[in-house]
Formats: sequence, structure tokens, C-alpha cells
Amino acid sequence: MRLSAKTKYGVRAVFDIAYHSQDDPGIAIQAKDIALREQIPLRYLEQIFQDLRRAGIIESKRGPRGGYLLKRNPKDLTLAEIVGVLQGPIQELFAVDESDQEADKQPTSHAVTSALWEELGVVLTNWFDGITLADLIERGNVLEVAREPASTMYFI
Amino acid sequence: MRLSAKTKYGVRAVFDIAYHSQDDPGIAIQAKDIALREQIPLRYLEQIFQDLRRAGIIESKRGPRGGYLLKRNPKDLTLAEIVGVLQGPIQELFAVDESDQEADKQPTSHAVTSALWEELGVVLTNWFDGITLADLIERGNVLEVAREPASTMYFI
DNA sequence: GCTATACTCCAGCAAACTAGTCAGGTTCAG
DNA sequence: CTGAACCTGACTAGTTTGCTGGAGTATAGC
Repeated sequence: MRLSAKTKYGVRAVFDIAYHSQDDPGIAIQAKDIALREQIPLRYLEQIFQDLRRAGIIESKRGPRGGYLLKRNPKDLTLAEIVGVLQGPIQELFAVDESDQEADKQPTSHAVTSALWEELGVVLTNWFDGITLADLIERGNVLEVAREPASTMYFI
Repeated sequence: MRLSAKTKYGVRAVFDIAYHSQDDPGIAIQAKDIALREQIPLRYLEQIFQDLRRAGIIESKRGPRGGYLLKRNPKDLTLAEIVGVLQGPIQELFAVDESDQEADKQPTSHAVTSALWEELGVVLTNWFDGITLADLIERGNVLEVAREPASTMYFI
């Protein structure tokens, strides 16, 4: 029961995209810049982005000036989704295997503990569901997290 | 972020001790019986009990008629402690490595996300702290979980 | 005391998972 | 058409997990 580096990276990376595109949601943020700002190994980050893209959380643009964009409004994107993609649905993390379950009619101690883990799953899911990317952006704004410029800028 | 088999085993095992000694807290419950009832590999269970014993959660009696006993009143024993012993303190599971932290004066995205994980740690810790063994025993009683006899009985 | 019983300590190990790395390919702006 | 940037899949070193086994120690009951 610990957050993997992958998940932490993923959340920070998505936050980074959202935070740096808050003025212009149409702009693509490049993996290279994110990797640099967030201290994430580039090649690993690309993998993470593939997972997130396939899950429909972000989209990508190829070629020069390409990069990644949020596919949805930050208000409608919850932590639960991001975490769910990166380490599997939260509920399942605590679920008891069916094989563990006894198909017994008699209640056993399994009945007590698996109810417990299920409740825990609900608590966690609710917590993760309750936090949107928009919330994180606001936290960033309140803390005045620096919005660093892209490494390659082409202002004309 | 998933519960290990060790933790699930451990919680069930401690519940088993508590549940089967609820009438007579002085009676020692044997690992063999617990392993049988709870479907836990005996040798693995013994290891788990060593961890719990060293942490002061249970105590052991050697020799014939030996076994394990709760060291404290079920009312004063929380899930947080058991889980804490078996997979490390709950807070730490989500904590961000110091090495990850930038000793920067400038707030970065790290500031946003590590605050987040810390809050999650608090939520979880509170949840686990709020459930005592006594609660579980009562759940067992309500569900009428069978209290199976020990494999070796010496009633005279 | 003796003996069987049950816990205790330590060691090893296969499978799964984690956190990457790498090579080569595809798309696209200019 | 060139190079920037994403895409795909395989590979791998290191760690963790979930056990299993052997040898030892304490103790209840005879």
C-alpha cells in the first residue's frame, strides 16, 4: 500500500500540463520541458503519458511544437482517474481475491475483514474523487508555484 | 498502494485470536488452529506473529498448550497499529522522499503534490485509528461468524 | 528428568513488480 | 526534406513479496 513513483510522477506531470496551460488550454506542453521541471526521467515520462493518453486523459500532438494537452476540463478531471490509470482502479487495490473468498454459506472471518477493506476502498475512492485538477491548479496559484517558460520559445 | 497479503493475513489472524478468546482473554490460541481456520500458510503466519509480538501487540506462550494472546484490551488495539507493524507506518506510505524534495525556497509543483499526499496520509491514518479490535469482534458477533473449536481439545 | 509440543530464529528462494533504459519507428511544422 | 517530438515495444537490474525449511528453545504433563 504505497504510492508508486509512477503515480507520483503522473500526477505531477498532469498537474504540470494543467498548470502551464491554464491561460491557454489549447497549447501543447512538451514532455522534455515537463521532465525538466518535474525532475522525471524523460523516457519514463513518455511511457506514463502513453498510459494516460490511451486512457483518454491527455492527448498528444506530434512533430515540432508538439506535446501534450489535457483532453478535458480540469474541473472534470479527478485524481481518482489519474491514479486509477497508473496503478489500477482504487477499489481493486484493497479488494480480496475471489479465490480467497470462501463460497461458504457460513460467514467466516473473511466476511468481517473483506467488508472492512471494501469500506476502506470506498473511503479512498471518495477522497480521490473529491479532488479535481482545477483544485490542484488553484493550490498552485495560491502557493505561487513558478510558471516556468518552455525551454524552446518562439515568440515573434 | 495495495494491501499486502501479509497485512490481510495479519489482521485476520489477530481478529481470530481476539474473536476466539473473547470469553477468556487468558487463553492462548495456537498458530496451527489459526492457520487452519484462516487459510494462512502456517510458517508464514508464524513469521507474521513474530513481527506482531516484537511490536508488543500479541504475546506468546511456548510449549504444549502454548499459543498467542492479545497483549492488550481489544478496545485499545487499533487497526492502525497492526497495519503499521506489517507494512510500516501508514503516514510514511505516501510520504515523499526527502531526496525528492527540493530544498528550494521557491515553491514548486512538489509543494502542491506532497501536501496532497500528506493529507491523504492523515485521512488514512484517521480511518485506521478509528477501528479497534473490539469493533471487529462485534462485527463478527453480529455476523455470527462461527467460533470453531481448537483442533486439539483437552476438556476433562 | 523426559518427551512431545509449540513457539523462535535465521536462511534461502522463485515469482512478481518497479523503475527505469534503449532502439527504432511515425508524424508533422517549416 | 529535415529534424523535432511523440510512439511502440522490448529489455533489464534491483527490490519486494510470499512463501518454505532447518535447527533451536521453552514448557506442560507424565
